[in-house]
Amino acid sequence: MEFTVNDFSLDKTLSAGQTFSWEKREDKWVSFIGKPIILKQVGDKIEYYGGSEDEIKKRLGLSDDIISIRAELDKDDFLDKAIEYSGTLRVINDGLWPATLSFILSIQSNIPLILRRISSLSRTYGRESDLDGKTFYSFPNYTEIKEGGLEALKNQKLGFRTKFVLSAAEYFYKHELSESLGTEDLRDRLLDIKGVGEKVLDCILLYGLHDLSAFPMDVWMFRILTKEYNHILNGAKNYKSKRQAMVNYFGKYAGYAQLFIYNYSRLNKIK
DNA sequence: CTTCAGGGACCGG
DNA sequence: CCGGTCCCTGAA
Repeated sequence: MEFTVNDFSLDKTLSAGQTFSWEKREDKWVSFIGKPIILKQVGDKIEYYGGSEDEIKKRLGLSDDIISIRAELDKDDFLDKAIEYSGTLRVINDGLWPATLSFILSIQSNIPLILRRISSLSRTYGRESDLDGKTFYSFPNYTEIKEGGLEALKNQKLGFRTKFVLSAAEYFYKHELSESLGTEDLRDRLLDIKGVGEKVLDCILLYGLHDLSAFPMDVWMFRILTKEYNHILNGAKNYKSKRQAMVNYFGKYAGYAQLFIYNYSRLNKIK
């Protein structure tokens, strides 16, 4: 099966550091949350195996009105360049649990390390499945992690993140956190999880729930913002006030601005 | 071999 | 608010 896309790069979107639930195998992208999905882009076609067109488009942010979003964000020269460079990316929609685990594991870590951790956790806490003659493990399951306990989890060598991961798994197990909760309620609840602070929360909202107004800021983003948007920050000191300033400036699609800026800056090593 | 930073969070002051 | 500390990994 296949469908057509415009102005979209699957490789760039899935390699941007916004998702850790997709794995590249040869020339295909594989994800296994619930059931395996395999994707391959050929020109303006996305070939897919497993899943439906609708759910794949949702997962990849392909339902977003990207034309309007770009137009709305094109507020200054810097973002104009970022859009020019990164405009074929979409904000991913990984779901609540995958994003929560992924970004807890991202704390003080680089991308290859995060991917390795997910992969390792999948072998212990994921379901095994054979597809097309190859073995896949599903994204780590919070119930398995919770029931496996602390000692087992320590074998994963997650360092100080071990207790964070267990806290998240226990929380999801206990509260059955639903994506149908309002964003405000969810916000407070997620902050109860050890290892989820303001930055990780923003990543969960943006990449897990597709709340396009979320604006995650890491050390890189702070550097860029200080250099390019100091007049917008206008003396804001802590994380929350800086976020407020940037969201006020960029508006309801601030999350897309973050993705474009981050991708553009990082790949061009702009400091 | 040692040193240090990496998409932060937490705790104490 | 600010600064030290946390665990592990890989690069220098």
